[in-house]
Amino acid sequence: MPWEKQFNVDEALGKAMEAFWAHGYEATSMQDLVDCMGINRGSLYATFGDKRSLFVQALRRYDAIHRHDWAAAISRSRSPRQAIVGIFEDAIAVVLNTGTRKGCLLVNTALELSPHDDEVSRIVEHSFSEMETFFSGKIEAGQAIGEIPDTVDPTETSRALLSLFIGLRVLARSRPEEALLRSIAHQADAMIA
Amino acid sequence: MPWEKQFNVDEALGKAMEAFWAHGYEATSMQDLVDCMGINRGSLYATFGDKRSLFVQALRRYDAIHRHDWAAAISRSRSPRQAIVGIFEDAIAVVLNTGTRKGCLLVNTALELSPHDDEVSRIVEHSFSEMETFFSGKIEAGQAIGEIPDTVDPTETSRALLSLFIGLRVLARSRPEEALLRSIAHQADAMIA
DNA sequence: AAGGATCTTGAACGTTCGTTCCATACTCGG
DNA sequence: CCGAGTATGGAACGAACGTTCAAGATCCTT
Repeated sequence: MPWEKQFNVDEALGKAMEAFWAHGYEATSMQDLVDCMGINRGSLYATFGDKRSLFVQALRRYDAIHRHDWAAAISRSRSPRQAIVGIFEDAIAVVLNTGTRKGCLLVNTALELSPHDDEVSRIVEHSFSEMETFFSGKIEAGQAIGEIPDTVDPTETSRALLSLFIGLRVLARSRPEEALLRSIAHQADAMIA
Repeated sequence: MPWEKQFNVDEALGKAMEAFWAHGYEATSMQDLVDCMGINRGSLYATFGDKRSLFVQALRRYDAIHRHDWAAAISRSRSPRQAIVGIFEDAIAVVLNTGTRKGCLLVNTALELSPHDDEVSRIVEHSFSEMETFFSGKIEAGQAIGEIPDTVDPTETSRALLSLFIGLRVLARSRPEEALLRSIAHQADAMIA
């Protein structure tokens, strides 16, 4: 009968996710992954398959934690309008508090791999689409309770908020200045006021 | 005395720019560049230096043509407000007409290299900063001739437009759907109406 | 206690990477 | 018309790439 793995699979995948997040797909070598995941080459291939397969698993995990779970958590504790604003504010807070320039793995991947990899493209598209739905759903819910004006078009505005949010993530990685980021969050709020 | 080069340096650099634009820095090999530039390895190194140096030259060239010259051309033929809208519309037109998913080399680079390369980061920051200045300048000019309401804050709005524009470029590369892109341009217009 | 199944380990694979170098082709001033 | 000097073409470099594999270590079942 099998011998249990000596490492935590989820934990190792989390380390891989961080590496891809920080350096991108191409710039992260298998040696980098072996080092940062703390497991052996053989174990890595036996558990996660090849590099691309590992990346896809890391990307799905990122989407689950940093998009799905995050949106769900914010929905639980805030009103519709405050949930929208909160998404922007939280993203900014991470940049300012941690000082990291990792941005968002999904956005990074949208540029690096989406144009050339169909499976990856589908994951990114689905995630972006869900973000859009999150925004439009919140707008409609906010309008239902009178928190957001009826003059706001849920479809058009949710797409603009998605674009604004993606822009924020790009700038957070390339030009992480507080005033700049805050202006963007402020304008997002103005769109639904 | 020297023997003149048998290839056009500007033309070759243009080909390199296209390659980096389409596939990114890491995913473009020197062999790819030798093939697409149509010149020999030796000539390539003698003329442009190493890979990173070639990339920086290609990036500067991209910035000159697709940001500086483009903004200048649009400023010449349109009113301030129409210049802002035109930037968004032109970007969309390129996606829809050519069907390419290259996005914008500066935005692609902001994610792939900016966090890890200071010189590249400075080029990208300068370019983004100039875009911001373009927007705020147009807003003020539009306000001066009564084309844009005085209630619009030039500083805040120009930053939001920059973020919106960057988001558009990301989506153009990962999810090039006409309705989505048009909504973003429409909301950009609404910001200055 | 022994056998078998799985995980671990690290060396090794062939390929591709970015880069260098040299013999050859060529132009132009003397 | 010849020699100085640059561009060209392609072979070759060592390093790093992603991937595979065989041998040893470990635990569970019988």
